[in-house]
Amino acid sequence: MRTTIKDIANYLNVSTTTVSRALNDKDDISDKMRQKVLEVAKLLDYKPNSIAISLRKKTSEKVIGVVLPSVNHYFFSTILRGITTTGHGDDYLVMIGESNQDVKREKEIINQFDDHYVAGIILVPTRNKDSRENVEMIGRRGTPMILIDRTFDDYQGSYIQHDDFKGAYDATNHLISQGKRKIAMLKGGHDCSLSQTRYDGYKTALNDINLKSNSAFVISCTNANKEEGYGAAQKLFAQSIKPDAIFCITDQLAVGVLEYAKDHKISVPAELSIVGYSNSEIAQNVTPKLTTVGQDGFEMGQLAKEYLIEMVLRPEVIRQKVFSSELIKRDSS
Amino acid sequence: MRTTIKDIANYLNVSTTTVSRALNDKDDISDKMRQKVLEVAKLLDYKPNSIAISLRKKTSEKVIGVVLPSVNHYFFSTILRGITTTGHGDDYLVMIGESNQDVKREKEIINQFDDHYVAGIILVPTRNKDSRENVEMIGRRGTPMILIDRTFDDYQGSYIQHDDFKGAYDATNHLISQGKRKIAMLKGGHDCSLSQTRYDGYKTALNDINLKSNSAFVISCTNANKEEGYGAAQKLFAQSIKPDAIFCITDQLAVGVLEYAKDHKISVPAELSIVGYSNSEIAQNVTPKLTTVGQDGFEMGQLAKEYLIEMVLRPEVIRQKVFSSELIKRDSS
DNA sequence: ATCGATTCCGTAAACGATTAAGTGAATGAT
DNA sequence: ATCATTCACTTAATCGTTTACGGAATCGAT
Repeated sequence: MRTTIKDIANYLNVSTTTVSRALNDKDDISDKMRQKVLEVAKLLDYKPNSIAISLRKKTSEKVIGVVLPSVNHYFFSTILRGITTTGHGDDYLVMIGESNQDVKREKEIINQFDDHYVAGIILVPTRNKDSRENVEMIGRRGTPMILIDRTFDDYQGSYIQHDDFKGAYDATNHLISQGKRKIAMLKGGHDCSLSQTRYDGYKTALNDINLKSNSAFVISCTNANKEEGYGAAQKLFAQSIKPDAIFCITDQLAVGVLEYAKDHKISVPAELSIVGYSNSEIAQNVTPKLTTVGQDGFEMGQLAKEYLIEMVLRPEVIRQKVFSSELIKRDSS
Repeated sequence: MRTTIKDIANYLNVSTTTVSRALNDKDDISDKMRQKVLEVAKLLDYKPNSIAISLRKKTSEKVIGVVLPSVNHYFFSTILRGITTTGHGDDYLVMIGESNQDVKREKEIINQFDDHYVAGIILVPTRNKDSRENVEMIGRRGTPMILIDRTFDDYQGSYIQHDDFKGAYDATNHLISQGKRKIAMLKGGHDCSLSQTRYDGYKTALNDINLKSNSAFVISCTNANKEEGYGAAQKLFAQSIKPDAIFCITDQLAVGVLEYAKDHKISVPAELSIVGYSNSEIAQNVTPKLTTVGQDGFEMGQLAKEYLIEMVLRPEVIRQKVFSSELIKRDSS
């Protein structure tokens, strides 16, 4: 049996109230008694019962919930690592749920978190706009929450984001500076705001040198994986005007394009430059190494946790941060 | 305010006991009353309070704890995905902790899980043998637990493993069948039993054709990452007798070797064959694509959860399973 | 000496559920 | 008609804490 405050109280012949007060460093208790309690607590190896505390306080002070589209995805799992890494030995516990880009599943997870009184939630919303409703649901309940990676128009809450516009702009501009002019883009699904922002960055970079974006050069890839990248490259190269560069919204897409290029003896980057997004593990391991836009998931995760803890302690605070993008030039461009 | 059983009880003018019995499908209650309670529960949108139940029952029936060396690692995060993926809409919640291969951190996490009354623990122990003490600590507490990936000598509890001996044996044998005879191995640290097992497989394959393993051809790489792979290759090729094949205990090591080969114009697989381990995402994206030993993390994770749930329901069961290995032949050998 | 304020501690209720024990009414057996 | 059994429900304790409230003792001021 684990020691409870009752055991300590009995040992000292005092009430549990006194013990509780001593352990929680409250007033209304003498220093002498406080000392005695602390000694006995150590002696009996007392550990507070988190569940009982949660029930009484109606919040699991030291538990945060994290919901990710996938734990298997390099960028997301890096965020998770940022969150779970204990900075200075803090003792937060993290619950994890995978939405799989499914809004309904996302809602289920959030409700489960709620059941368990999580102190706060770190959420990477699905690509679907309806995730907004889930976000608002959390808001109504008053649970502190911080969004990572995606947000919504006019979103007033806390978030941590990456500068997608600048990332895409820099990437496109980089291709332009390499002398490329027929620059295609592989974007995401239509309801993905993040993809839209990157698309805007791409268009703006083209406009800045008076190049109109050619709609035949822009392909939507809903899953944004390697296979779609391969397929999109196929489509692009089936047209009469062929691109001399492709900016891809994910590294996976870029790897798919790269594979297509290899299969069809298109030399990279001479004939075709390729730029990906996220600086995944693969980006530096494919040949040629992929030029990509870096997103520091670890740092984003760490900061999200920091912010969230602030928000738990002081519910009125709102934190917003946009990480600047960083173009990592490698061999594919 | 959320509805509690008290609200339902008041609504119907009955005691909370009756409500509890109805909701939990117990005896000692009339069908008519059971129906009424269920209706009102639905009407008032009742959701049980998991925390209160945990406190009373002294176990968080629907929460499992997972501790991984790293959530960022492809194989481990695939296991995690297997665990979090809800098969038939089960409502288990998972708490996650990262040991970072640190036995002390592992212990902290386990203790935190314990604080929260987790119903069971899925553990991928650190490489360090001392993890055994943590495992035994959980055992003494009686918390159901299942080990994945690594176990210990004479371990009597539940585990899910991969057939490391066969994996290494097959990989080595494959290299032999390609005509290679100077086969080096990059293994892990000395206290890593998993590495030892793979080493045994390697040695046995060599012995079977009367080749003695050459100690100069076996290099220990404690972190087993890309950089160490590169360094180990450097060492091997600095020797007078150079290997014509290298079997690596991780894909990361293999990628490092591959990079060395590229930098030094050693043709793969003609001059040097390379085999990795784990079938990570990189394995199929490097050029040439990496031959590797497949480990189905997803399936292992799923099964671990299934087993664990069985164990939670019936504490006397012990489940042990060794997944057979699968050599995935690609272009690096 | 008397009164109010302060200090230090205890009593008991509460958080939301489960469950052992008890009770009154209906039922059945003889 | 009488007694035992079963049925259907309630009372109250419990899990391990926190906390509003109350009260005795001490202190200082007048």
